Amino acid sequence: MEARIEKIKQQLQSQGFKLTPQREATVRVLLENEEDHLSAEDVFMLVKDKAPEIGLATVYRTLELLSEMHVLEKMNFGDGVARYDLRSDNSHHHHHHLICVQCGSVDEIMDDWLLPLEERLERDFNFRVIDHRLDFQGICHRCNNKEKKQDES
Amino acid sequence: MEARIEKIKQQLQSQGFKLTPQREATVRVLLENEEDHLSAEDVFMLVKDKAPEIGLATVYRTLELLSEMHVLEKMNFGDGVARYDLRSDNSHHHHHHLICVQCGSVDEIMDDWLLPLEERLERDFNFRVIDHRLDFQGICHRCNNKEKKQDES
DNA sequence: TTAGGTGCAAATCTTTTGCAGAAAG
DNA sequence: CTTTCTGCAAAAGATTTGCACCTAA
Repeated sequence: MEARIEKIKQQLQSQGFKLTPQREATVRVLLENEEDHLSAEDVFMLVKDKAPEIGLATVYRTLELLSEMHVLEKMNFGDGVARYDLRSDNSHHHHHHLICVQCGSVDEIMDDWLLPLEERLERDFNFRVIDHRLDFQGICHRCNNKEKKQDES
Repeated sequence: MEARIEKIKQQLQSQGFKLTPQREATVRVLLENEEDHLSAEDVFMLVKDKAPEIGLATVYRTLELLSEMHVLEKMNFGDGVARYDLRSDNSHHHHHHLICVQCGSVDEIMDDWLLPLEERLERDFNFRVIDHRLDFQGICHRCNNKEKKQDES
């Protein structure tokens, strides 16, 4: 945790930015909720516990800055709000999303499934791939199990 | 073209909705611009040529209705506006996007690449897949060629 | 006649921006 | 001191909603 914050601090400083208390509190919230896909509003509410005086605009500015630095990934699941995800250090391990249309949960799976496809895109379409995003919509294992139980009763 | 409109009309009527002149004009615009990924505002401007009295709210309502009926797909490329895409009749031929980070173009490719992955998700993760979305960010063939020419000169 | 539709304007919601003051190097 | 950063409030932009009127089975 501390090591990752230190690393982000250095990334910021190397570009002339500061790791202010507000930014540090924001980063801590993101680290503590790495599994989730928080919206700016979510982050704001959680950061307020650590730094009650923080403003929503500062959270937006911090998230934007970290996105530009590729510390975060800004994404959109179609529910009208942007969500943010810490990028793992190994930038070639993309994560894909399993979005449950029933309970709204978002699980992540790691995989390199797409590498063969990317090679094919470069070869057949002359498209130089920089990044990709793969989301599946469906019913998650929790909701599947819930349904099964109801069927039995 | 007329056949596809007729089909959509029947889909609407089977659920108690009507294909009003405004809705028909909207659908025609979508059919005529099937290659593009129009925003609601884009559609509104184009529909105005055919039906100048139409209101923006009606366009939004029509796009929402057609999305719910799975005639359209509502999507988000991260530029702050929702974009809409006609779904091909064969619902198992998903299209994927090649988004150029340089010129902003969005090309589509059709493929069933992901079917094996979907089977694996059902088996290994107990996740029942309903739909998926696959987008690649990178440099498109046009920009690649442009760069090549500049290198030569 | 009744449910579905429409245009307009107002409301809502997320995100961005202008600004004056605060903090850090 | 000079640049970066902050909180606040206002603004901007996209989308939704309330409402009175309209229109077709």
